[in-house]
Amino acid sequence: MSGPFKELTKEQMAKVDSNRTELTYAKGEIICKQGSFISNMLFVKEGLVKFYLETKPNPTVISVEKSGDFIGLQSLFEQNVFQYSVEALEDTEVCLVDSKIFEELILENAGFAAGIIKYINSDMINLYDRFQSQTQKQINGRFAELLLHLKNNIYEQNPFNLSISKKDMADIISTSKESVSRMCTQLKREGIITEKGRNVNIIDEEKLEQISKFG
Amino acid sequence: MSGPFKELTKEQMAKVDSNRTELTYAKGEIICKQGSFISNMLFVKEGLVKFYLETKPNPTVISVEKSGDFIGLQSLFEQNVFQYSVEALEDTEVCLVDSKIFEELILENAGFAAGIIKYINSDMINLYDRFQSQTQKQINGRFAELLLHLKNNIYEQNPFNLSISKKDMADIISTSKESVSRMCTQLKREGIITEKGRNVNIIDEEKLEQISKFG
DNA sequence: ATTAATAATTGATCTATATCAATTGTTAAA
DNA sequence: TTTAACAATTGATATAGATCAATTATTAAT
Repeated sequence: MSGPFKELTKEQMAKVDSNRTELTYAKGEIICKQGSFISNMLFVKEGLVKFYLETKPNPTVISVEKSGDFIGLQSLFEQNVFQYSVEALEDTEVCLVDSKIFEELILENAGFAAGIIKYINSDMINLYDRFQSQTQKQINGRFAELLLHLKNNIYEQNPFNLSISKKDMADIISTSKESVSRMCTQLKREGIITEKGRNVNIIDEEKLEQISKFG
Repeated sequence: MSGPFKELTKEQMAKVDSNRTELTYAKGEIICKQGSFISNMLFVKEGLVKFYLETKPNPTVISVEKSGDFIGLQSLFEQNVFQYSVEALEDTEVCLVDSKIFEELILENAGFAAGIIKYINSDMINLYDRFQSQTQKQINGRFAELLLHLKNNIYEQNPFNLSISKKDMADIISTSKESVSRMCTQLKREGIITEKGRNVNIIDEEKLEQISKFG
């Protein structure tokens, strides 16, 4: 297991192990719903998930995360409900640990607490980044940024197979699916990417980075 | 002092007291600059400050906070630089505590650690809210929301004197100063607010809330 | 395989809001 | 008090991107 758990003693780790469950969610299933009561902290072991706020007519996507991410940390100690919904974008394995146990561990192991603080802070810093993109960049810049993010951080390979729909991509960068379609067409026309079926290949990364920064 | 500090023992509080300084910043002064090295955690004792990211041509305003807020928590343990800049919007008193001491306190007092986690989480939840506004509402909705926020959370009285400029307001809701002007004119024409000089009076709060929600 | 359902594309139009430009009002400095 | 610097208003224009509508692909179900 990752990060903060390395700080735990053998006994504490045993306590975690005897109070955890694992669940699998199929693509499209809701892992947790904003506003529902929290009884577990969740940890994404495998898969891909989307954090979002329940807004109409479209969701407000906070982040897209793959294995290694916690769900629910923002509700530690104070809030007793989920602050966001999380949906599985691919089949996803989740590990659940009882919230009370989790809070106890923080109170009895300062190193673990520090690890959790680091974790929450890195989520926060990522959100600053996203906040900046959303408020300062226009959609071609945001779309280029998304493609690079998918390649570098999500799929971690260059020609990659999209596991998410154009509508998902539109929601992530807060635009319409039509606009995403148009931008794809344009990038293909300019020879910056190719696309066959769900396979996307970034040909001119330099150019894409330019668009991401200044577009 | 507030929140997390109540968790400290007498000796720990003494440690804080002997390692803290207080500073006063005049309106317009920069309290910390994004990217500069952190050596202290800051706490706003009195005044009004603006958290923002250094973006051109306009700053990306993360939040506006008055007394009772921490500056720098996001850099605990890991990041050694400020993740944002902070500017005094009014004359502001700040209390500084050495970062190392602060981290030591977290490691030796779990209650304090939990308090800090609560604090960071509430910042995060506020940012979700703002993220949602910025990505889902259009500017008349965002402006109405800002006016209500100023009344309810910043000045905490109804006819209130604006200590910030229209340009500041524009930056907060990511629009142009011209648009802010126009929205003011419109709200005045509709009898929802009045404005003489820097004094703003919210006449029809119901209506303003409507605009904030659905505008 | 055929139908049905869903996703993606493309074009045409419309609108919110930025930008530019010209005035006017207000604060600060000489 | 007068000038200078800055902040706010208002109108005119331009444009990014949404929405609507029609068509074509693609996937899933019978």
